[in-house]
Amino acid sequence: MVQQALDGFFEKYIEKKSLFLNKKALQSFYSPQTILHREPQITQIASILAPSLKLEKPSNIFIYGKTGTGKTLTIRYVINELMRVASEQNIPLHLIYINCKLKKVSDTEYRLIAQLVKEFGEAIPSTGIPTQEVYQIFFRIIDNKTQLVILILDEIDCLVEKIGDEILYNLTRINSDLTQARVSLVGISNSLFFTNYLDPRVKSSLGEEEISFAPYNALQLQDILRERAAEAFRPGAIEPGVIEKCSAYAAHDHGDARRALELLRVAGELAERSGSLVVSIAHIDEAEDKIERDRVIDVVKMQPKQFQAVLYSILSVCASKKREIICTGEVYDIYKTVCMKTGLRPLTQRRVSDVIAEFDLLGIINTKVISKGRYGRTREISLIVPPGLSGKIKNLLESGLDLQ
DNA sequence: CGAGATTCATGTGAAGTATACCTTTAGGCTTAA
DNA sequence: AAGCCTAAAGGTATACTTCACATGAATCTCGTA
Repeated sequence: MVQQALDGFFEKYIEKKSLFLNKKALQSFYSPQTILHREPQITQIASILAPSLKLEKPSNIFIYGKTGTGKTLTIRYVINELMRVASEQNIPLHLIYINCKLKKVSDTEYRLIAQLVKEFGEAIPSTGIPTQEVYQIFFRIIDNKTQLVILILDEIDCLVEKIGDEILYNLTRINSDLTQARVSLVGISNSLFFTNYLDPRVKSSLGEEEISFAPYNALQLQDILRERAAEAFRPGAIEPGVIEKCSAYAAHDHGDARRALELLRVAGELAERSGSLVVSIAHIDEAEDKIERDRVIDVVKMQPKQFQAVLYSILSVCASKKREIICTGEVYDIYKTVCMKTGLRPLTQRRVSDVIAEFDLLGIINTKVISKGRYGRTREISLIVPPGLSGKIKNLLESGLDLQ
């Protein structure tokens, strides 16, 4: 029976023409030949960074704009060009790009500096040496020859939210301790109000030049999608209206091009898997669901056990109370029983409070600290994920935690 | 009736602890002269 | 005596705990109209 079920499946699979020509063109780290609608920013950044080719220290730059407005793409493009020229002319220019959001890579001061050192090819142990020492090592490596270092810190707002702006202060002042080398900072932030939380000294030195990226509007998104789609898909693989719908979705959601591209890619994958010859509008809707689902599930899966247990407790309380908003005390009570069941050592309420705050940062839940007068003070927790998905996450956590 | 005191349930900061990991150092063993 | 390996010692970052105090509006208390 099995043979029959599979009869010719793989043959057909090979014969069937793929909808994609080059799927890479839709992936987030793909650098297209041309960057549409970002000419002003490109020239602006280029002109600020250009002095580096004469070994003059360029101004620090602060770049801000919502997600998917092409910040990373643009800076990467300028950097690549800069590096190309620099290496042709033998100019000692060193560029480092670090994404501060990546957990376990750069979510503390120590780890960030260690990561910087690693970029220069020297290993730093995960523990054992003082943070100050790591700074020293970093200085030494940079300062051992005349060179210019451009340090790009992506998602810098995450960093500051977690560990404060002291590290930025140190980095902006690094030049006064260097004799040969020079360091320029490029900070990239998603949040427009990010600088308000900064120490004024950091703010002024980081923001010597500020560049903002406005969200793409629907028409610009369409241009971008068309260009990428032409590269990624076989001609005629996309039904008319699909691009428009994709861009409309994304434009609605603060002009996020990354999201629009992802939407198109996932829609394409779904279409292909279902055996359809074209990508239709229905696939877009399907993709919309899938993306959100995958994002949340990925994040949840990556969490440590204790975090999962807390999240599970939150979901349980939400499900049983039939209420949108719940508070910390309820969660902690359930959490303790969850720990009993799974044999996990329960954390203190103090710690759980921090864990919940971290989930807030991750965008899995919304929290708000409120005072309920006579009835104390608590953190109101509400879920962001749609109810259907929360059930699914709950099941996932159940199996992950060996519940029942 | 209204101003101020009280109260609750938890937020939050600081300091201390446990753990895992790193480097250095001391001691013991082997090896070569 | 020199070289090498191993174990102990001493140091660090991080995750977590403990302790103590802060919060802030609903509710209570009590003086006053």
